[in-house]
Amino acid sequence: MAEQAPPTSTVENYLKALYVHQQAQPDALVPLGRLAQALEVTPGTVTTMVKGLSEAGYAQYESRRGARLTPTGEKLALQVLRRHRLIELFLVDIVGYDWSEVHDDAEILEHAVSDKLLDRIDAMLGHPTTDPHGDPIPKPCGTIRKQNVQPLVQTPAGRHQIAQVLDHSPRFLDFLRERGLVPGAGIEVIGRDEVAGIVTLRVHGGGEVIVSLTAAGRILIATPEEATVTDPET
Amino acid sequence: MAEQAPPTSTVENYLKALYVHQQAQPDALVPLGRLAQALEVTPGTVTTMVKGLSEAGYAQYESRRGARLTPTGEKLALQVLRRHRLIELFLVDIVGYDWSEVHDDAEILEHAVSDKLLDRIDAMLGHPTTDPHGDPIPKPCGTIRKQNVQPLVQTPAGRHQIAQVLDHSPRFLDFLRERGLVPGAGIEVIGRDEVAGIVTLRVHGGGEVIVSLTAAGRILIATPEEATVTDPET
DNA sequence: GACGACATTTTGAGTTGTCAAAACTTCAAT
DNA sequence: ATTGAAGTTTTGACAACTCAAAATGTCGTC
Repeated sequence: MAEQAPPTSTVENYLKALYVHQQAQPDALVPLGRLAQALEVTPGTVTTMVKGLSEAGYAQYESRRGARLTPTGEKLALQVLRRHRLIELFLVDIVGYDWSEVHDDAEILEHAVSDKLLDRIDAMLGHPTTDPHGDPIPKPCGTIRKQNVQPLVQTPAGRHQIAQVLDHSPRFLDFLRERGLVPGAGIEVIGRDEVAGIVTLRVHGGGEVIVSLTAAGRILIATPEEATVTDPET
Repeated sequence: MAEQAPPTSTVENYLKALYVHQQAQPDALVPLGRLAQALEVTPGTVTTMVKGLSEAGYAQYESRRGARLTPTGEKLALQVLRRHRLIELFLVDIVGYDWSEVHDDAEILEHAVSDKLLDRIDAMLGHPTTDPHGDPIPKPCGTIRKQNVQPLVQTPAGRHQIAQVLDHSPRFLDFLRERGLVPGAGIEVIGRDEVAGIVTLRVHGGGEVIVSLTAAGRILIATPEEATVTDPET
């Protein structure tokens, strides 16, 4: 019955990285080498740490195969994600940051903001459900809304609305902002040319924009219904 | 020419504590035992750390006598203090905290807020010169305005203005707030009774308040002129 | 000057997180 | 089966910070 110390910010980062990589391929173990890359530490370090996470009950570790989060670990990861995304939105809406510059600050503040302050921020923002990039903000209880979206690259011609942007690099975000391609913006998909490898679209109240198929894969479009889904086994 | 790593938050805290204790008795060495109390660590730990601060050029350490900040250390301490106080004001003015609850959050955030964010906060607040308790906010260059103040307990009868509050305990601050005794408030000192050990005063637009001489020692009153003083030897 | 009381320093040890480099699987391909 | 490439784990080490408890220094007093 050892008293559980609050997780360190390092642990929170491992959990977050584990969560993100797990999303890409649910119910596959995350190889530790991939984590090492994501966290910018050596593989040996990850092995050591993940064993610790496993002992602490946050992850399930299979030697030489990889790791996945336990329900406890996933809940914690989602709380960190909630912090991160609320802080990003706070920096944009209240402090006046551009959406391309929030990441680094949020990455640090997510480990420093108290629950009390997070609640105030949440209230100031009107209990938002998505961050500046359109990523869903987990609820305090560890529930995350699964958005009904599809990549722009797969979207048929016609009128649509941008829901989310997957590439958070400043350059890409600056490009999008300059053209009004932000979550919530209405657009009309004009056509896709597989040979040229481009998608052409018109922005509501803006001009025509041409992006590569690759770029179009990093822009998500809202599709009809949305539903709230609780995490499995939590 | 070893590349100087940025100071850890632990180092920042030692520097801050050193600065505060140094203020009480300038040009006296701060005994390490006192630091140990303030930082809530054992004396041995402080000895080790202060030796490190000395090696890093932040402090001057005389064995068994105590330590004081070097100009470099003092500048750093003032930057930490600047962070702390700007964050406190931000939490009160922007986020809606009460002045009695800002301390703990600021204590953590002062080590997490980037220079960029601090600049934005400073601008949002209109480059303020004092925090919610009336403490002066150091300038970015490491200059601090020396306020012209005197303890309420020494203030003659008559009309005055509250400048600063030294006791930051929530209970004391709640007491003051309920009675309107906040920095900037106008008051009239009615009298001091040495035998009873009390000071009687009336708050502008408020009622009469009686406080002990002790409490009156923790409330500072603005006196005529103020001057900006740069730190010596910086 | 010797003695205590008290503060400070030393010593030995532990925790967390990290690395470099050697040792070790695993697995596909021969 | 054997081999080699690639990924993973182990080992030994280190830096920062901390503690407990023993050793040491300082100072005022008798």
